[in-house]
Amino acid sequence: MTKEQPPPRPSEQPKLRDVAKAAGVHAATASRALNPDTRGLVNAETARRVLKVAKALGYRPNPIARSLKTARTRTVGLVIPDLTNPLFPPIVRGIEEVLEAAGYSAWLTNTDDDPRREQTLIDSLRSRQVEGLIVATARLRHPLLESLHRQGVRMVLINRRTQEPDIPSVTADDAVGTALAVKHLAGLGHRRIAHLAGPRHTSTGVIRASAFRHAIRDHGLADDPELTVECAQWTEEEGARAMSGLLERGVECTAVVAGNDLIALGCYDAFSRHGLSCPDDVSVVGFNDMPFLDKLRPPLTTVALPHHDIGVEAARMLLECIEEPERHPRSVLLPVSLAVRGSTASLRGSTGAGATAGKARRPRR
Amino acid sequence: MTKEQPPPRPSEQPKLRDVAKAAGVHAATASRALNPDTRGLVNAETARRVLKVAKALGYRPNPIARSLKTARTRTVGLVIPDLTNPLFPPIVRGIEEVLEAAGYSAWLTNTDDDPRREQTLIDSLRSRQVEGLIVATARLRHPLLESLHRQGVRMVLINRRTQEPDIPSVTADDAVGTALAVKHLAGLGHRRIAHLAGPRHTSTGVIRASAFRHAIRDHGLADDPELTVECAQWTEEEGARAMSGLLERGVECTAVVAGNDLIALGCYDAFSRHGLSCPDDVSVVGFNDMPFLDKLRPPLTTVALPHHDIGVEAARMLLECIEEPERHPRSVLLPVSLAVRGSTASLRGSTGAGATAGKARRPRR
DNA sequence: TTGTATGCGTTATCAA
DNA sequence: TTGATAACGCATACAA
Repeated sequence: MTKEQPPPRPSEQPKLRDVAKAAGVHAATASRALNPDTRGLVNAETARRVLKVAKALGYRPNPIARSLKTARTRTVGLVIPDLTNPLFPPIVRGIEEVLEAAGYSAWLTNTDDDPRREQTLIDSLRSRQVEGLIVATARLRHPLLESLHRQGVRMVLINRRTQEPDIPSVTADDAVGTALAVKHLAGLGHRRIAHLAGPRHTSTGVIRASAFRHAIRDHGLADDPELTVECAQWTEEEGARAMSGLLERGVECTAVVAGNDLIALGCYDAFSRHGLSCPDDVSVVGFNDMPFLDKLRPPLTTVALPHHDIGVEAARMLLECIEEPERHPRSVLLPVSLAVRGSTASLRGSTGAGATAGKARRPRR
Repeated sequence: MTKEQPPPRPSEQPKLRDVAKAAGVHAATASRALNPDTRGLVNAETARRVLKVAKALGYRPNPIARSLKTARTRTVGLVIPDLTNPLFPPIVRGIEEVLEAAGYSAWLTNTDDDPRREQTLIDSLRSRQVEGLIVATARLRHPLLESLHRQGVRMVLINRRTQEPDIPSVTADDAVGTALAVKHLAGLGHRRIAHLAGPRHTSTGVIRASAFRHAIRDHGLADDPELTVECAQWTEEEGARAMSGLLERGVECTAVVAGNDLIALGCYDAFSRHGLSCPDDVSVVGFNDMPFLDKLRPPLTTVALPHHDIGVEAARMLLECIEEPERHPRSVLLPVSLAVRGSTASLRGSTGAGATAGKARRPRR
């Protein structure tokens, strides 16, 4: 009486019984022969025969049946905000590379950073019996994750560290990255460096902003609160808004450390609107090293994150949590590097962008 | 005796029997009550009670067990070359959007366009009992897909049309896109337009090249075989190589239709190497409208494909194939548009890039 | 070393 | 309208 009855394709696939019958043994024996872990229990000759028959018939064990029996799915859930954010594809590939080699597969879900979708999607993943979760969430506070963790759900966080230290995480070393950016600019002679910070409710936003203050002090540069502006979102629009605000308030600065590459792109927009030239008037450093940044004019200097490795490490760590649950959870910080390109240049006696905004040296057409 | 024995988390999840027991009915009744399709078979009052209990207990049906029984997984396989190609994320999101709404999920696999991986991964997907495949392969000849199709594997092709017309496919209208590009350039006064074609073993490569010839003739432009060059790959390097070759052979042209955006980026490189300026000396049109192309200098004029819609249509079509197998397979061509930006400009009496190569008007520093 | 029996959680068939 | 029962394909405790 079910409405839709799409003819469940006759699963012409041979099943264990077919292999067993063809090999002249019982299904249980075939099962043991086929499974590397139990192959030792079976006569070597018999095992060889079973294996040969299985290959000849093109037998592939049905993972559904196997999962039902073993209560293991060899499946994990990937929870990311948005696959079209170029940050994530390389991470996902790194993850899948490791999972595939280990015989695992992943369900991929996009939350759009919407807490309700997160809840729903994670529920759905759990009901699909995933053995673990890799979660990329920007938000700093995250009751859902904490609750899941307390329930014993195995998970690894990427791209965000949590306040409770006992959820394993894999992140790029944002602090070092920020320090690298500031050091680079300081080395070029910049003394008044601005920071367009990411949202303060995000882990990376907070960490980078804090690292920025530290680096500024370490280098003895201008430690002016006005030089740090928070962007409400990690977007080009917000970057442009923040940068324009800085310029319009007349805050002097000759260089900017942007919270991420999109914010840096927003700076480009603001400069062009205010008739400033990068890097002649202002230098900019981005964060993330998105693809094609080297094609911009000027090519963007940015902190390069090991995206692929983040995925690799996260997957390895999750597999470890799954297969050796007694091991201590740990958090890994991956090294970053600075991709120096055309958006940063040495200071040439300029009085700074703030002072020159509006009366630019090189007005655009 | 199995080696690894990761404590199969005690599945604290309530199961159907728990719900049934708590509702004071038999499991079969609970099952019928819970399933919208069979709910009519059960007393309305009983059904309500079961539903309430299920919600109270937080019951989630186990899709593994259900799949084993019903031989339906509500699962499809996505086979794409490489997720880090910015073409694919929006397509994937479009697909997942539709699948999610229909209660399906997708396994995502990256083939790196390696036939052996394709074979392996598709095998793996099939053994996971996917009900259909969405396949993005560039290659024109594809025995594997043809064989799968003959075996009755439900699938939809994207990004490539097959020679046998009976495999359903969803593609952007490459021919119209190419024509749009040529028309745009012709309208700007260009008469000698080159085409840096994609590899001839790819569907899009061939279709775009052929559409290019047609468009050239339709507009009565220079129909010179020298003006078409094949790139061995869809890469920036190949694009640069092809464009440089054209310039070094002294082939006159004032505009280029690139096979895709990466090839167009290669043109930028070649121009800069040869001291040419785009669009002053040569105009370029790309294909695909990758992200951030508008940030290039000059911003790239390109044929914009409805990536998200391609995914949406492909998923819809696959679901149709699965749920109404008797329906005729069809192929859909999605409309494209031209994103006009800064890399194309009207011809200004130039004698063309070929003639000026090497003695550029605006040498770079 | 192999076979027998059982059960994983669900749905479908049959009988009541 | 509901309950009993079997079965999906496999793995495993137990017996032989």
